[in-house]
Amino acid sequence: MLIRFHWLQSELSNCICKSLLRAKQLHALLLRTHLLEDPFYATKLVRLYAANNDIHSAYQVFDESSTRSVYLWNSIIRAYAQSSRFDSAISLFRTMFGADISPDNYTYACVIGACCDNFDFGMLRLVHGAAVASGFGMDPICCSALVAAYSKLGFVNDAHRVFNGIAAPDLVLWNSLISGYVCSGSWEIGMRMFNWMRHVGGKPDGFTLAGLLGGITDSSLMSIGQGLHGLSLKSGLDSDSHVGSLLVSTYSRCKCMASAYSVFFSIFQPDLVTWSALIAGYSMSGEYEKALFYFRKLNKGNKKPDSVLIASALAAIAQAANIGPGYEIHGYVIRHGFESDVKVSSALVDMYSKCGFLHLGTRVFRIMPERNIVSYNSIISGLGLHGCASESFKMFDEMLAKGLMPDEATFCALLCACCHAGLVKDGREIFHRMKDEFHIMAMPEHYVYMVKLLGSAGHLEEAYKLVQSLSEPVDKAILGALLSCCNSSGNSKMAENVAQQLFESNPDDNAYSVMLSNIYAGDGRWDEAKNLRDRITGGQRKMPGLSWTEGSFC
DNA sequence: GTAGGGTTAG
Repeated sequence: MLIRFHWLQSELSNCICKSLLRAKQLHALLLRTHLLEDPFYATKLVRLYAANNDIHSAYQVFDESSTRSVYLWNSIIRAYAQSSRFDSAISLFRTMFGADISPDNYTYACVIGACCDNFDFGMLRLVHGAAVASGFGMDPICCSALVAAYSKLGFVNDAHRVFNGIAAPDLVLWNSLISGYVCSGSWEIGMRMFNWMRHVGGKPDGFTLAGLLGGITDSSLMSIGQGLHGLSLKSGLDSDSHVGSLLVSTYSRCKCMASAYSVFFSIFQPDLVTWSALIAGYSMSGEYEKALFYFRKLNKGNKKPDSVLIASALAAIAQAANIGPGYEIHGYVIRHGFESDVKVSSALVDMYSKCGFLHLGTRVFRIMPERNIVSYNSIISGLGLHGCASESFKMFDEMLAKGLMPDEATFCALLCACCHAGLVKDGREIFHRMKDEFHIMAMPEHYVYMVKLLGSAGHLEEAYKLVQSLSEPVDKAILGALLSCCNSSGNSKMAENVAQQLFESNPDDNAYSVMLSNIYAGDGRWDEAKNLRDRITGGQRKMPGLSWTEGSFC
């Protein structure tokens, strides 16, 4: 009999990989043997049903149990919370107060998490109060949930206050606080907390590193990312597959593809997300051939790409403007039933139009079963790229009529359409509507389109004024666009001003110093040209990109 | 004699 118990226990514990059918078989067996009267088995079964998304059966097991342990209560509350049935989770929690059993620290942790997932700050405060009243105000399990919940809802100061109440915080509490600061945008404070933790003798684990790596959003922070990578090697955390995967995506995000690849290569069996990070990284860095190479390589193995991966592979193809592999993937999409996926279909629309096959993109768009803002943005931008501005305006109106809210990308697409068709008046109007009617802040991309539109239609002064109205430092893409407009309309005085501005706002980028020095030389102002050159080269006469030597052009 | 809290990428 004892052997059978062991077998049952392990069967019930490996619930993630078991099917619903297996759950029902075990349920029947437990009923026959009267083992369900033991709350231990009832708890296991509730968890098994919950893992297989059968919340109804889970509740039935709970409901029919005569003796309910705190484990059983917690399991059913967690089952409701994790399937986003927050009201049911909370009302069960309330019922618990009337029952003959009291919530424990795990109950509170679970309900706190539910309040957070439901963005219910008011309820979070109430539950926090109840937890303190029940004596869990300094319990590490309850408090780590509080720290995470407060910071996720944007109240990182409250999170820190909870943390401060604990005399000897454990690693989980530190991790919650660090990632709390990082995900609310205070990356430096997160780093400070991390250093403090190490100072008081805390040893980071995979979660600590994951929290910090999430804050490395662009290549300017890459050296810190590399430091964290070094730390993971030193602490032996690189064998944690999550850490490896996060390093791949961090390096990919910063376009450090050689490093991304070397980490990827060291992972034993990379999962889909890791593959996808690598492929998207190559695609974003302009290495489209490699992106496709790894997409094909993934296909040859036993892993099957999902919708997100297909969409990012299609984005790589769109950038490469190479229709061949695009057809290949479209075939794959049809064979595997991904057509109904709105992400995939929108990526197909975008891919076809960027490869020059607008009619194919339009066809995909027309037969899409579901359309969202991304699909409309794809078709609006596709039409715009092919010079069909009026059709793209029509699509915009259709989108509004459907009640969809435009976003930044919609206006990029519309302004791009105006640029391609040279529609200055429409462009101005769209730019104003974006800000006034839809309350969307103009991003550098929008200004770039406006500058190109105005500059190429002979309204250089207006473009210049628009850029000068921006607060410093002005994004270099905007200034770059303005500079090329100045150059093509032969306005050398204005070009010099803009180059000067580019140089001043990017003092560390030698490309701008070289450019300005060339401009001075072209104007015959050799002293100024030389001064600037010597400042960057430290007296050396040669510098890549420099188009002059002492007193003459090369 | 048994079990649960924090994190996670494209």
